[in-house]
Amino acid sequence: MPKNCNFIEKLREVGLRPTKQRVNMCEVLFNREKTFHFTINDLVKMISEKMNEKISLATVYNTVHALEKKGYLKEISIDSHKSYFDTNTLAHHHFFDEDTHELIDLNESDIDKINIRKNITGKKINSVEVLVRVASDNQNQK
Amino acid sequence: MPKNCNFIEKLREVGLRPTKQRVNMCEVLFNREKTFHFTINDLVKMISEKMNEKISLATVYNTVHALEKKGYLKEISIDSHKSYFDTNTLAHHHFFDEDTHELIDLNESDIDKINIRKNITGKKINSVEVLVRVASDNQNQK
DNA sequence: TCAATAGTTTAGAATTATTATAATGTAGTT
DNA sequence: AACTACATTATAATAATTCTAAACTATTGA
Ligand SMILES: [Mn+2]
Ligand SMILES: [Mn+2]
Ligand SMILES: [Zn+2]
Ligand SMILES: [Zn+2]
Repeated sequence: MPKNCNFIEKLREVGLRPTKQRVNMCEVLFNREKTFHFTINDLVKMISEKMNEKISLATVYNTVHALEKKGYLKEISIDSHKSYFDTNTLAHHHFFDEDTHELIDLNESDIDKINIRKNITGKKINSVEVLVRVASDNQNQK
Repeated sequence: MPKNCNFIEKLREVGLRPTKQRVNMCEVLFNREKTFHFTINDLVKMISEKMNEKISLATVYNTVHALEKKGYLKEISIDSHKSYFDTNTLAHHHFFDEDTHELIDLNESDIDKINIRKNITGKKINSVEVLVRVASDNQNQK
């Protein structure tokens, strides 16, 4: 989804009814310069603030999954205890800051192309993703 | 922990009391030819079968985390909905079979060394791990 | 040897993330 | 406007994990 588009149209195109909640969610998610990473709770807060009224948690879950199914969002597995989503749905790699729990995209130029030499019979590779865990570099530690 | 060792000694060495539950858990985990991947529920079943009596879930969680803290187990993040652990605590990469939800180690020879060219000021890299998602290759799909 | 102590196990309750339910509401169509 | 299909909501249910506090046990050292 390009930025600044009419989300009413966009939602219709993918067969999702453009309800008030969905249009607001799309604006929060896609009407911005850069892609970003979020948790469901982040998103609930952002949408509620934008709408100036509460949105139900269930709606946010439902709509996130609807957008994910349509290919507009991607789930990122980093932490077994919480789901992170990404508005950047292209294949890409991440830094995960273990101090702040923030995700940062790696640029293509930051890493060489990865070549997997093994293949498992009857199985095809769906994705190859790298997770680089970083944490504050306190040189004052034993 | 090498295989076939005396886990009573091993546990003492790392400062964990060698209780019946822990010794049995260690035998299930480490007294085998190859390292393996498991979920907490897998492990509860395996230990209960070995001991021929039930072991409390809380004990398994506690002990897994104790062993993890001592560096004998590693948690693997693949799926935000369940924790996987690995008795192979060395840095290594994985295949994840999306059909069976099985984890398989990649050998060193299966992939080139990964070089991260970006660095984040004040942060050091803790790990660089690759996850290769695979699924059955049905060429008979539209 | 055995009591004191510190650490461990346990059942069950609590917490958290997520999903299901079912009643109510709304968008799209005629 | 009326009909219908789909969406939203509050709330309940579920599942993974952690907490609690009482009972238990390994270790120590008198
Ligand atoms: Mn999910
Ligand atoms: Mn964990
Ligand atoms: Zn990303
Ligand atoms: Zn592994």
